[in-house]
Amino acid sequence: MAKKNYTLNQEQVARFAKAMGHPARVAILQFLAQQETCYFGNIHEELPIAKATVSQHLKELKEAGLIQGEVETPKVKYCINRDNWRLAQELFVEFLGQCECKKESCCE
Amino acid sequence: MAKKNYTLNQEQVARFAKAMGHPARVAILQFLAQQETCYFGNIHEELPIAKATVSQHLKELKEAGLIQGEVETPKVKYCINRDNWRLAQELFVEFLGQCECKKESCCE
DNA sequence: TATATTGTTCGCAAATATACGAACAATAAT
DNA sequence: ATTATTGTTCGTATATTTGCGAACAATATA
Repeated sequence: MAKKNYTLNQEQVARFAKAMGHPARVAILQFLAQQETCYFGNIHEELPIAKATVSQHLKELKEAGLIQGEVETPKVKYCINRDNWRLAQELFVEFLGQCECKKESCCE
Repeated sequence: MAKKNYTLNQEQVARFAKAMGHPARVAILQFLAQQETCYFGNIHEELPIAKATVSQHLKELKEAGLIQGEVETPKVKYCINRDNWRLAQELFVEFLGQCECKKESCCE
């Protein structure tokens, strides 16, 4: 009956994945990843949703550690959090790369 | 005012990410990726949640296209959906690889 | 001091997600 | 026919997510 808990690794993959689990947040990340300057207004312009909602999505991405923001009064500048982005990259490459299915043995 | 919609690519990344956005589902995928035989019972054994909940998570993964199942009465055999797994791999590598942050220019 | 600009936060509504036990379905074994 | 095995589905409760407008905060400008 001793069911396994989730590993820290699994939790972290899930946390990142969850943050990327909405098209608006994917769009935000994609936009930020290709910009050097990245004010809230620029992000808002790109998206078909209200600014309050954009702000919320940004907050979630920040809490997941994928982006960071700094105030440049009166604007707010956002950008990718490089360290965690790199971490996400590593985790996902490892996670998605571990499938044995390359050999044709599975489910056929 | 013409706000951009999300691209199909962004929608697909979000769909996969959302499916991977829960530790139980990450654990399931990880388990399946390393197995050749993969019955519901084996999966259930690995997880600290009720079978009804496991079944639900499997359904979501199936709907996202990441896994597939076939009945082997009285058991049910699950496995990674290879084509979509590969697609996810490609999408995430592309998505996570597009960050300009390699150059130190961003947010410093 | 009033006004404009830029975002965040609050309060709310509606939709989804998560989890469970109980009931059920399909087959196999007694 | 009853019982056991293996999973799915149903009904339900609770929590989280998503989205918006309105109100607010901080600063700059007239």
